[in-house]
Amino acid sequence: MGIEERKEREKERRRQQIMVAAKRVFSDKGFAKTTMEDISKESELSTGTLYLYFKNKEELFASLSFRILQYLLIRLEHVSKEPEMGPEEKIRALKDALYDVYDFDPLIIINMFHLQSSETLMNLSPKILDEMKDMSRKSIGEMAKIFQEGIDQGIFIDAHPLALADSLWSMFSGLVLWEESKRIINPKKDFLKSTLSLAFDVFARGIKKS
Amino acid sequence: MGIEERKEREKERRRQQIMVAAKRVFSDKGFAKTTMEDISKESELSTGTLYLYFKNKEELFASLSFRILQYLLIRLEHVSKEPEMGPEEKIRALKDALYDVYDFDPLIIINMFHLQSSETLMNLSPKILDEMKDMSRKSIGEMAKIFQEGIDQGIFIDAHPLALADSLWSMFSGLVLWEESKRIINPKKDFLKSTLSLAFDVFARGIKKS
Amino acid sequence: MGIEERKEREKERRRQQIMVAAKRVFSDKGFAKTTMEDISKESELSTGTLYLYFKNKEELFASLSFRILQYLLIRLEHVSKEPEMGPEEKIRALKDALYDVYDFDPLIIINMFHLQSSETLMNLSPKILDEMKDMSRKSIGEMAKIFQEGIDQGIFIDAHPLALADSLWSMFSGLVLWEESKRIINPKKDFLKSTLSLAFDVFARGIKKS
Amino acid sequence: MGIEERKEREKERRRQQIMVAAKRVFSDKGFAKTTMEDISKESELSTGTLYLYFKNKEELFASLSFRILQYLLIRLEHVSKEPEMGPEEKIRALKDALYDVYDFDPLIIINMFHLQSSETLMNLSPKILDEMKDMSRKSIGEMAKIFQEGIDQGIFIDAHPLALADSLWSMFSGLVLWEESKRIINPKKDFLKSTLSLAFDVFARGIKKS
DNA sequence: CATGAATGAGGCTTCATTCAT
DNA sequence: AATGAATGAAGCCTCATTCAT
Repeated sequence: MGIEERKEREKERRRQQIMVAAKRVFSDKGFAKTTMEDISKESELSTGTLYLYFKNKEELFASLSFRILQYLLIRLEHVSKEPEMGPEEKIRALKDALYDVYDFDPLIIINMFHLQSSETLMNLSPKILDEMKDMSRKSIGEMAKIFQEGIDQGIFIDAHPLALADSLWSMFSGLVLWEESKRIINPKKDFLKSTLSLAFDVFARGIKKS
Repeated sequence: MGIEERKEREKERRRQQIMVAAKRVFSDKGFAKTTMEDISKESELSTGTLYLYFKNKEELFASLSFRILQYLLIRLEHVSKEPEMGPEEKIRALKDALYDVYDFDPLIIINMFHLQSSETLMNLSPKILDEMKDMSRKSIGEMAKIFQEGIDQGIFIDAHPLALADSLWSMFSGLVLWEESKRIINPKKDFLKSTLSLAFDVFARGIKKS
Repeated sequence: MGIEERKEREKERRRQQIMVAAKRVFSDKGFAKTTMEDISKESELSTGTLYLYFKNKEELFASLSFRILQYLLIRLEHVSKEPEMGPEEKIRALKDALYDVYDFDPLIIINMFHLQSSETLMNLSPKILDEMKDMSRKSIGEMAKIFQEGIDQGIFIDAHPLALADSLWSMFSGLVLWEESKRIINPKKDFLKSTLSLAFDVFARGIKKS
Repeated sequence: MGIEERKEREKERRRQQIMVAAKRVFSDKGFAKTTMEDISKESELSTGTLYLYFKNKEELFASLSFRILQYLLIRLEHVSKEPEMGPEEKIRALKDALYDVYDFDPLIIINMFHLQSSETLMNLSPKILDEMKDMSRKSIGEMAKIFQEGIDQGIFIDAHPLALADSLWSMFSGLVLWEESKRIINPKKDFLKSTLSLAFDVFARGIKKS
């Protein structure tokens, strides 16, 4: 029957409802300062209900990161597989893709960066953790493909493609964090887009074989 | 009198004693998981005493970051002012300086990056906050000087030197965080030094006027 | 009409279905650690349905104890009324009856003993409580009858039969609890049957007029 | 200095203060229904302070049981070692000793019996658990010694002394539980002492070689 | 009747900070 | 100055019970 499906959909909708609320609160206060009650109030659900959909605070947070990682991977795959573009164009497209990912959910991505390395803090179920690691690995892999392509074509310098991908990714995440931290001091100015553009240009020039 | 001075020195020594202990514990457990009691035990002082030298947990942590920032600034100034080196050499020297800073206290610097933007978490006194911001600004400024020098000499591309400095700094901090997070998954491999080297090379190539 | 009856029977069947499931879970986890959801899953019914048949968790538990008490009373009556046996034989038969009751549902009887006196925990409806008390009283009464018989026949020492019944019952329940608690430490050894046998023999000797 | 000692004594006094309060509340409401806040209010200390002296609710409860077990063991040793008494007299003395233990803290002993077998419920540190098990074992051992003595002297029937000790102990604990549960129904009447007396007499007669 | 999602009160525990000694 | 016991607010999470469908 459609009844099963409807229930399924409603359940999914609830999950989303919670995630939307959680995103707002996490973005506003960060992971540590956000309480489950904050989220319950924002979502207009009881705290108990939150635990019906997410095992604990950390998995709720992780689910938000997960969504971003999914989106990131999709965008990267899209760029990587684009048959019309050459490696140089793809690097440029990469910049836009990464910026879009950031733009899709600016504050959660920042929180995510904060937590991504402090896994000691996180008490995620191994399954979720593995999935997230897998997704990260894949994302880096997609970027590496582009570098590999350029190297194979003799356009890019002969460096380890994964190391190049790590560098580019680090530059991106580092900039997001850094510009965000500057914006706290001076909220009016947002240089992320322009600095990102410059950094990517420099990077693109830097890997080109002279 | 000498008595005053001695007291002053003793007080400073105590501060250092606490900071050394705090560094060990923060490095081991991270900011959030570290308790004041952990630090009191490590320092062999009572929790009450901790509060005689530091207003609260956050200022104690900040003081550690502060020390790193001081060291960073000194190293950067050193490179920047080196009369014998050309801009290109200075960029290379920058890499070593930054790596040394990281090496001086690897884990605290990581913790610092985690917290640097999430000032929602931090409840620092404005004075300390200002000092830290000032120091960061100066550090970026020193790096920018190098870029300016290269631009003036027509060796580097004509980009905003502060934006270049931000990019380089972001790349550095991003890599530290990223490689650290990878090491959690696979603790045996430490690619920071080599990836950092590659990234700086790429950056150096990228800003050179062709 | 027959329809009414069928409904009645079906209702009773559902009750039994729940009780069977509840027994399994309570036996496994004890009263406090068992959740209504555990029971709902075991019974393949929803939690809501559980509340259609039992006012609350405590009455569901009580209903299980009730069933045991019923069985106990039946067995005791059977022994007590046995026309062929003399009082001494009946005491021996008592041992088997009590052990059978225990064997019928070892873990629930243990849980029951745990809760029987801590009525602070139990929030039973007075009606159920009264019924249970009545059944206990009757059980003790049946045992007392045997003692009375022996006293009347001049075979047993002249003691208050109810006090003797209390003593015997206490010895039985005490042993069940105690041997169970020992089995937690050393699960391989089960001395209940043999120790029970010894204890009953001692008791039987002890009440015999020399 | 005496200063250290005084502090030590004060600390011990605090512990006692908490235990006294806890005993009152546990006795009144039982383990499950007692909250740490109840105890904090009764002791006029904050909940936090409770955790300074006891790792958790369960260890606080265990410490009460522990005290009883200590007292029990001392009393049993005393009886067992009494050089003037013969085995039969010692059995009689045992009754008084056990009753005194019960009288020392009637309600906690009842709670203790409730929990002693449901160790699934208890989350004690292995150390404490071991100590308690050890103490129980020793207590049973002391009783067994008396039986052994009687057997060696040819006064008692030739049964396993440990099994006899288990039986006697079970009879005692069973009676305490059972009489307590009867008192809930009819609080005015307290038959424990007299029934205990009868039961011990029966037991004493029962183990005597005819 | 049956469902099971939603509720929300309430429990245990932690820990930064204070303050009497 | 140093201590460290005491505080108590606050957080996370569980679970018996209800109620709209």
